[in-house]
Amino acid sequence: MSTDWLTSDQQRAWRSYLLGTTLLMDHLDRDLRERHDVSMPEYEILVRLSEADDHALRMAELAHAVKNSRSRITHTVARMERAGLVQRRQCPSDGRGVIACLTDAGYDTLETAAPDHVAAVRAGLIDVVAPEDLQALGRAFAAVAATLETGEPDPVLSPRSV
Amino acid sequence: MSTDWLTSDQQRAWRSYLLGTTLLMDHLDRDLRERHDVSMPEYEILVRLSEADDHALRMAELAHAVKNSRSRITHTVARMERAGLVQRRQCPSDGRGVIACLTDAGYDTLETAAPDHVAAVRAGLIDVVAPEDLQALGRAFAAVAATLETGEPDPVLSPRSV
DNA sequence: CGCAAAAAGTTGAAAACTAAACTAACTATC
DNA sequence: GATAGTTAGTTTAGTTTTCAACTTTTTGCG
Repeated sequence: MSTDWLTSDQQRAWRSYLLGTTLLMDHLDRDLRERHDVSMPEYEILVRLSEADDHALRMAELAHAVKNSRSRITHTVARMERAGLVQRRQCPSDGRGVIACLTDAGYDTLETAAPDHVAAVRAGLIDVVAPEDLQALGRAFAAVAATLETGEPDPVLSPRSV
Repeated sequence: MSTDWLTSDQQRAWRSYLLGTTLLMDHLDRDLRERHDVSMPEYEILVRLSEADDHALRMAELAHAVKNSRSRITHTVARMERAGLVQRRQCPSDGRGVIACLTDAGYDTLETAAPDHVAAVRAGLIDVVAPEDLQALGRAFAAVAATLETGEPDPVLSPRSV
């Protein structure tokens, strides 16, 4: 079967996305590290924990929320624990379970970093894009996520919105 | 100055993007590795080299093209050279220079992988997004890239055809 | 020319990430 | 209530990425 290549419009869009995403993520990560000594993935963990009840989540929930493997969450949380940002506790209802919980220092870090981070997201994305294009972008990636989430089998069967 | 938080629409768009991008890139990388034993970054290097005159580029040009650090390009190209995908040559006009050049095996790998990769890009992005949203997405990231692109204005907005 | 500064690449060690094997605890079934 | 099968999380080893230091060559300039 012969390949269905991208049209030049599609290719232009795809390449702009590849480039723009790389630059944007790179920039945001660097910015967080320089100013607040946290990486993007760490920042996302702080956010998820801060949004959770009691500022605490089971490791697996956390992993799922930020789309990391269990192994990776173990490593990252261990690092963050060493840095004093989170704390690990035994889960009372499940002997295997471990609960990651934001420390005060972790919460402070998030509170300090968040305004700068939001400003960077604005400066790098929100403010340079037309509002309707940003909405389109949101729709587009919601569709992407809907397609790719839920394990994997061929798409089209999972038309849920995120 | 008090923080200018995102509106809920903006936040929704931003989060969809974070999630969708993570899933998409992960998926594409995994797909390339499983089927063709190349990572996304390696694949991009193959693409850039294949588009260059004589299938060859100076290390720094390559680094710039794929937005990698010099160090990273050195390591990655070394790995790819070990795998037989590229070859390194001394640059005749500049004694410090090194030229990375696609081997036949590297070209073959690209030719074999490209249709699968394009199919994956279609299935994961192009085909699940409304055409006008894809155009918007392209515009959006072109703007992002233009904002963040450092150094010289580079012909980023007029990509060559694959 | 001669020499300081800059540029191109590489190196090596440390950090982060991945994958697979592993331990411990829970659940279902008979 | 034993035990096979899952699930949660960690560990270890191997790979990739980053960072800073380094070598070599080129460039700019007095």
